[in-house]
Amino acid sequence: MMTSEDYEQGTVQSEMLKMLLNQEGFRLTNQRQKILEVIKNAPEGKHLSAEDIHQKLSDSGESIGISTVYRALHLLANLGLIRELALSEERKFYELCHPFMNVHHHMVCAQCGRVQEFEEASILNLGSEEALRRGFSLIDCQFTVHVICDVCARK
Amino acid sequence: MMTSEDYEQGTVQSEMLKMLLNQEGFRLTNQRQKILEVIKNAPEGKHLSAEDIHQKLSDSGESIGISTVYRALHLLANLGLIRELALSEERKFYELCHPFMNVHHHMVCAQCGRVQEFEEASILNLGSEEALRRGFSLIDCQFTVHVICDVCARK
DNA sequence: AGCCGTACTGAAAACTATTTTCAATAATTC
DNA sequence: GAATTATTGAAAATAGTTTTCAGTACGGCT
Repeated sequence: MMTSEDYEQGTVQSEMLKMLLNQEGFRLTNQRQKILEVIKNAPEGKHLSAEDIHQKLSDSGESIGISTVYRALHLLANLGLIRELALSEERKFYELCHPFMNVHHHMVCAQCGRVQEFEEASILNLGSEEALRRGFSLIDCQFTVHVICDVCARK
Repeated sequence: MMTSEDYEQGTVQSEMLKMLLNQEGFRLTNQRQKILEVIKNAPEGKHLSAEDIHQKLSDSGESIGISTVYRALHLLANLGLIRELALSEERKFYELCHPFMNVHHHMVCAQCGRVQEFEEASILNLGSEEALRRGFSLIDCQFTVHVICDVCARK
């Protein structure tokens, strides 16, 4: 019989993550799993900073060092599992990568910092064409539209 | 008769800059002029960080404090004279704004950081449409394509 | 041209985000 | 299970940027 603990120890997802990591000489640690979990559980369109993730982990009783969080974020981004966003804020944000390639982009209010996502598949094509033309391999396309939102416009 | 000193003191450009600043209660200072000058003189496609600008000023004998550089960059960006770029590097970069709106975008190698510009007018339309749909007013569209460049791909 | 009020400057200190160091720990490999 | 070595966490270090504050200099006014 399978207990819930057995279940926790080897989901299909974590097995695949383990293989992916081991293939490159990395290890699947508890910390990396928990960090990825937090990013997965973030609501659609919500972007988390390293500090946000660290905080959420603390809140749920996990004490993972902030340097471990940063290291895991870099690793997961390099593996293509998460996306690092530079929304012209002071810090970087992270979101889960969608299978294959992200087709959503960000509209950010220069005043209040509010971020909205929007889909626009054609942008990916424009980016990949430009990369191809130069013989470069595409990693990601980030389209960021800076606006003054309606709320801020009314002072 | 007009001496070269008279000429220095009131070019049409600096007069316009002065008016623009005064209109908003700001002042035209030597430092702000020099800083904008450095950005204007940067070669096409070259992006300068605050530190770069500070360095160039030092090199040409101007000793302007780094905090003044940062303050001027924010001011000039707010006035729409320069554009602040978040190319997912650790620091921000600045470039002169082109009359009305910028139609060029950036391709940056995730490995070596090399940046190339490319033109793509349709992207501006996509951004302004999305902004309009939400009733937001457009400030800027930044399209950044992350790649591995040919040089880095060959290890 | 000169005075006044206040925006601006620069040096240093403060701050924020991130990275590095290093001894202890724990995930794979054998 | 033991050996190897990638990983962790706390603290210190670093990098970029912002704030503080006393002194300076623009620009409005006369």
